[in-house]
Amino acid sequence: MAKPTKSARKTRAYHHGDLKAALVEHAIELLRSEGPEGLTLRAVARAAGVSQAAPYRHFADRGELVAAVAQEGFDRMQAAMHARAEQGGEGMKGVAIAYVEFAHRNPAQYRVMFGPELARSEVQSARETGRAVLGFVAQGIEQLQKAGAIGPGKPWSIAISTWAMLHGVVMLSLDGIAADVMPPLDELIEDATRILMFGMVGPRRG
Amino acid sequence: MAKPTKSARKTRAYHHGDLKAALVEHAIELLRSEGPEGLTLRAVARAAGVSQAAPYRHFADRGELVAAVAQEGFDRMQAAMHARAEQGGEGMKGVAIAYVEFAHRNPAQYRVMFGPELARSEVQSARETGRAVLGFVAQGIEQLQKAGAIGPGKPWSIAISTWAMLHGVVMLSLDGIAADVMPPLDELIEDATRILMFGMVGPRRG
DNA sequence: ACCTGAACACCGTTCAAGT
DNA sequence: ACCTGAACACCGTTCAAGT
Repeated sequence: MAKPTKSARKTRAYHHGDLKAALVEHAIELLRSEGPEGLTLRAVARAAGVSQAAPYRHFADRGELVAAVAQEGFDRMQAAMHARAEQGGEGMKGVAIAYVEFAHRNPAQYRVMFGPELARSEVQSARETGRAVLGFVAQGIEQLQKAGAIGPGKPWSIAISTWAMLHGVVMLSLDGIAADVMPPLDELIEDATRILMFGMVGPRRG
Repeated sequence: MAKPTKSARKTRAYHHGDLKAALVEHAIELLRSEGPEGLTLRAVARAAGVSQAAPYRHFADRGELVAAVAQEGFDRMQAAMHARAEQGGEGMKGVAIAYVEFAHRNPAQYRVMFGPELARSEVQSARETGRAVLGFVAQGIEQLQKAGAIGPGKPWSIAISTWAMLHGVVMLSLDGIAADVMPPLDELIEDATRILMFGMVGPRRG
């Protein structure tokens, strides 16, 4: 199902509807079913039942579509992390789990969100949203510092190190690198967050 | 200079020479001058002064060329890390610096080495070399454990966490994500390795 | 205002044919 | 044994033309 038939071309549904939003939706679907290399402007147009030139009425180029797809991902990811944080009790580990879980449920979209394509993108909004996620982590670190749970240090520097490890863990497991010696994901998250927590505390009573 | 002129096509230099090696060299050059998106089979063939079909005598497909480029990168990276490690005195931090420095001197090739393309590659040798680098880190961790410098734990799990953070730091800085709040690279490496070291030690005299 | 059809310059890949 | 030329099915992008 959800396979775009040729009859979709006849459906006048998108005609005066929101083609832009429809294109983003189809792009995410394609990403899910075909992977990153399936995200071509022409394929998205075909899925939406419009001509190959139609998307150019709504996006200046392929990069803008990619940015819109990333944007949608950042929004959902941020919501998932907030939800888990407000659920409470777990602290940083909960947010870390939310982060890694999002990546594993949306592997192709995650790659788009944190891939080189978007990083070099001219689209400002997407880059800003990406930084907002990092800001969220920095905020959490500041709160943990205030609560005395972790030691001092520049919150942004610690946030980047934290993000770096989460991103690295996600990439390794998504790519299946060293799969034969890779511990189960939850065990890996456990170890990684433990290292981060103790590392942040630092040599307190050394 | 090093700009492939049309006269290169007339040069019989590669004719019975090692076209395969020449293609890999030109691929790395292209990567350096044009970035990852410049690494096309046709462009490499043009740079080498042969027809677009010629590379297929030496590589089954684009993926095999990419794997060969990655292989060359892994070899050089491993050599750099070894050299730094045998230089002695710095411990893990020295190896970490060698890792990050290689990435910054060969940004496009680094992306190829640790990108999704190679991860999904069928080429066994490249994946094995990638794992060898990880094995090198695991080895270093075991030695540190034996020396009592860091606490206990599964070396592979710690190695993956360590690699994850280095990879993440590299990616963030190469992509220029959060560039406006990003601390200088050496400062970031300092913070990251400190977190890793103290994190590995764990709650010793807690 | 929004979309189509045809075109251009690129890809990766294949295959008959040349030396 | 190694390479070329031409072809096929794909891209992203542009532009005149249709409604």
